Amino acid sequence: MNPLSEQEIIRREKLGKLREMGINPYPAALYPVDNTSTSIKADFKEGKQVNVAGRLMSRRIAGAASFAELQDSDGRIQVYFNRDEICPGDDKSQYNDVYKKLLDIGDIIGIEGELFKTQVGEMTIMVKKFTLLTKALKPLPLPKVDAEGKVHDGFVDPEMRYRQRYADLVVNPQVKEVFVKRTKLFNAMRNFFNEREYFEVETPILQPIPGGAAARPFITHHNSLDIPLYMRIANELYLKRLIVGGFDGVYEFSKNFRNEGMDRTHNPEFTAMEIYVAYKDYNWMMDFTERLLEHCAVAVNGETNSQFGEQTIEWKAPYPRITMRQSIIDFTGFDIDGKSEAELYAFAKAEGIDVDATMGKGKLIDEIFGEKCEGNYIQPTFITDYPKEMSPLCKAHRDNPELTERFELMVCGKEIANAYSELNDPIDQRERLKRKLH
RNA sequence: GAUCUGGUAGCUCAGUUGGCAGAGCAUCUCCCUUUUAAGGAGAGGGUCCUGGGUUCGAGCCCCCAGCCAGAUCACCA
Repeated sequence: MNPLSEQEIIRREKLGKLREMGINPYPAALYPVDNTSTSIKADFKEGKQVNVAGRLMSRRIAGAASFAELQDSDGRIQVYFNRDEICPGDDKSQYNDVYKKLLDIGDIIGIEGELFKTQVGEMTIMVKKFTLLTKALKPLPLPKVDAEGKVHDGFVDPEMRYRQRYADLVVNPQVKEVFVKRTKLFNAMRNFFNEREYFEVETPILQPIPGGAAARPFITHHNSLDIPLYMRIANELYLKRLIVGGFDGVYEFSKNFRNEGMDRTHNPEFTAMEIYVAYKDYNWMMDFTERLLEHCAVAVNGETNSQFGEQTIEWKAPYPRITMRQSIIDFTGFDIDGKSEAELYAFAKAEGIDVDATMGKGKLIDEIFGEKCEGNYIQPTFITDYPKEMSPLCKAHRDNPELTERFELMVCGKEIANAYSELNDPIDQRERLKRKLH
């Protein structure tokens, strides 16, 4: 264990002094919270009695009076500690010793008090009584926001922020918003599916053969069976089996595990949502997808658009549908229709795309699209009708056997969804997978 | 996995030609009864990522080794 810093030693000494005074720094009893920072501001009444709890985030002590900020799960509220209010009798130790000397920024306290507005009009709680609920033993990073809204001493080191997510959440309020929106998004998707009577399921995470995608798996071991098991890379095959078994629509939020390189947009464990519906095709799925996303945008943001970096994305359905062939014509002038592998290779080379002789037609087209087209689609756009070689689990196109009934949805130059008219001809399926192995 | 960039106080960062390790905030002591990046006076706090090399002397130098992170690329989604 690392030696304690000066500040950690001081906080432990304070812990001892609190106990000597008969104050339990980690009391077991519930604290009767009846308001939050937000509820107080929404329904402010001078003189109203409130009980709140939260983390002490800043203090401005001026002798016998002091302002502090309390942060709860909703936000922050200013609190006012006044010696004579807290200690009406002769014993001033609750203010002079406990509050001023033994509390620290980061401690969690409960406050019983009365609402008032300060001379500059800020909504504030006049503290009548406070209770230490949890003593913090480590100093908290302490960003401060000035009058112009500029953050000073921000907690910005990415390593520290990711490894100590709890500290990041305490100190950088916008991080909490990401968590909240993610859950709202998941709830919105569930509601949309459940209203249509699609059925949420859970399928195996430990699989004897990892399938449904092309990625290296994590491997683990089952002791009593003495067999290797793999963490799933996709849930696709199990969902299809449920359709085979007689469910008309099934979906799952699947945590998948892929043993590949990682960066800010690729986590070794990530969540995908997959839904399978019987008797439909990929045209139906495009209609369904754009309605789903519009529904989710409204549920999460209250409007059909959302902000991603500099871009404003409009989620209102419908979205343009462009075939892969047309997309490549649009951005390069080159028509891939009927071209041989050699012609595709020559074109890619001439465009400066990094291709090699091992790539088949499908891979070459994928490279051309990825390099020249994909990044241009900022607003939601369906790209349809992928070459057969790229899509071994997808039905051949009803009008052109060289293509498949597949689409991907592009947003902000990235793929966010992928769907097929699922291949259900078992003999064709076997032939295609066999060909892919060679 | 490759390349580039970085790692100095609890947090954010500066650090000159290689010559006693710095600032703001935080912490500690004192003053201050409506403040708000509160203010005033004083004090303490360091494995300069780790290990090696060069040098009288290294935070600084090394086509040096390692650890960690970020960005870009590869793989993947």
